Amino acid sequence: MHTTKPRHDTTEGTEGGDAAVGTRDRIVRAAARLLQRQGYEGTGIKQIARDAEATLGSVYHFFPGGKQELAVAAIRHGEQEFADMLRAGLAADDDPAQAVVACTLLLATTLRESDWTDGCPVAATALETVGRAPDIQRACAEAIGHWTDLVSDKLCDGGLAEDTAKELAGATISTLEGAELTAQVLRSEEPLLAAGRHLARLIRTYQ
Amino acid sequence: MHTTKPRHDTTEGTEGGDAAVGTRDRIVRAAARLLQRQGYEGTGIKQIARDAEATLGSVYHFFPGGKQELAVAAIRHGEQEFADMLRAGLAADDDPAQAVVACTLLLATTLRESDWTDGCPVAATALETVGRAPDIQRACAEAIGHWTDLVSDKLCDGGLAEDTAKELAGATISTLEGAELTAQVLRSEEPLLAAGRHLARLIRTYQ
DNA sequence: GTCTATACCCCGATAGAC
DNA sequence: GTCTATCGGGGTATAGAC
Repeated sequence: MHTTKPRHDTTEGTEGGDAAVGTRDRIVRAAARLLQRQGYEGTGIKQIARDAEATLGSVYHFFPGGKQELAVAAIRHGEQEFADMLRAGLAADDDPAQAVVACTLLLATTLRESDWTDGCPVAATALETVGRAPDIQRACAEAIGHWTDLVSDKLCDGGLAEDTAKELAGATISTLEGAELTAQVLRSEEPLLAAGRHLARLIRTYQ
Repeated sequence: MHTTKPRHDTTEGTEGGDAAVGTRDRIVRAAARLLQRQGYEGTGIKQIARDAEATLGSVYHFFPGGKQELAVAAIRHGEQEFADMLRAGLAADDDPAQAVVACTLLLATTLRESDWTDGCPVAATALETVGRAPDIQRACAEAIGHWTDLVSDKLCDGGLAEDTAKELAGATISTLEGAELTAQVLRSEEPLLAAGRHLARLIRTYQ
């Protein structure tokens, strides 16, 4: 049944490389990827354990709160990965408008190369759990807030007033979120590219 | 167990009123609402049957293709409801920029009054089924395309060139989609209101 | 910390009486 | 068309040996 057997990690604690990843990390990473692609309800703990090459016992050892606690950790992990990508895009150009365009290009490439499966790491889970799993919803809200701050800082650096930057950053994250959803459903980069063009145009009206 | 019993409809075929709604319609409506709030994987056929005051046998009688076929019908139903709301908003003002603002206000009010549960009728299901249920994904894509056409027509009526209108309409729908998701997660109207302001500003740069 | 086995429940789907 | 009963499988979660 299993194509890969659970592994006994004797190298725990060495950390740092790619080879020696602790069991807990493997579980969180597998959960994050599955939540991104299948959402919360569509992802089973058994599947997470299988993908992480861990056993069910290990999952409940590290996450005694069960699926919800694991989902919160996975969302936080996805938040970091997405933040890294945003930082990379925003650093690509001094001009905030051009930097946002760079972000949309990064997202579009990642999406196309994953055959349109790797979109926003929190969107699917967030929509499924709105009003039904407060802990998870809070983690999703914090992720969105964090990403917004990254964009807001970039806009401030580009010379925009702080209030303007904050509001514009919120709209930018919303737009990226919606454009990525649309791109996935339509299997096309166009929505993300169009979002980039229009966001740049909008930002320039404030410069 | 059941608080409401299945009903024997002897008035099938009269149609038109609110009182005599056929079994099939009740099933589709219940499915549409549940998919909107809980997504595809989070919604069970048994729950749909219960909410629709129908039996499992009736569900499979009308939808022999099972859950997927029912989901396609439910998505198409949600598409119509959302289109009606868009049409109402777009008709509220001759100026396309102001009309889009009216749409965001309508969405914000609906969202707040439903305690942030009634967002886009296709978003959750779409994200869960990308690359995994082609029929459902196609229905979601068609819904987005239909909504985009409604906005595009309004922009054309407002005097924009057809190419510009189409691209701008796509960006508008993406933005509304993302802003509604964000508003639900943050439990705030602000993302939708900000989206409205910025979309109006963007549209005016083309007028 | 890791692993197996299992309890208990609900899932989608079907069969067949009415 | 409507209804009940049920099948086979998978879901989350737990117990307890190692």
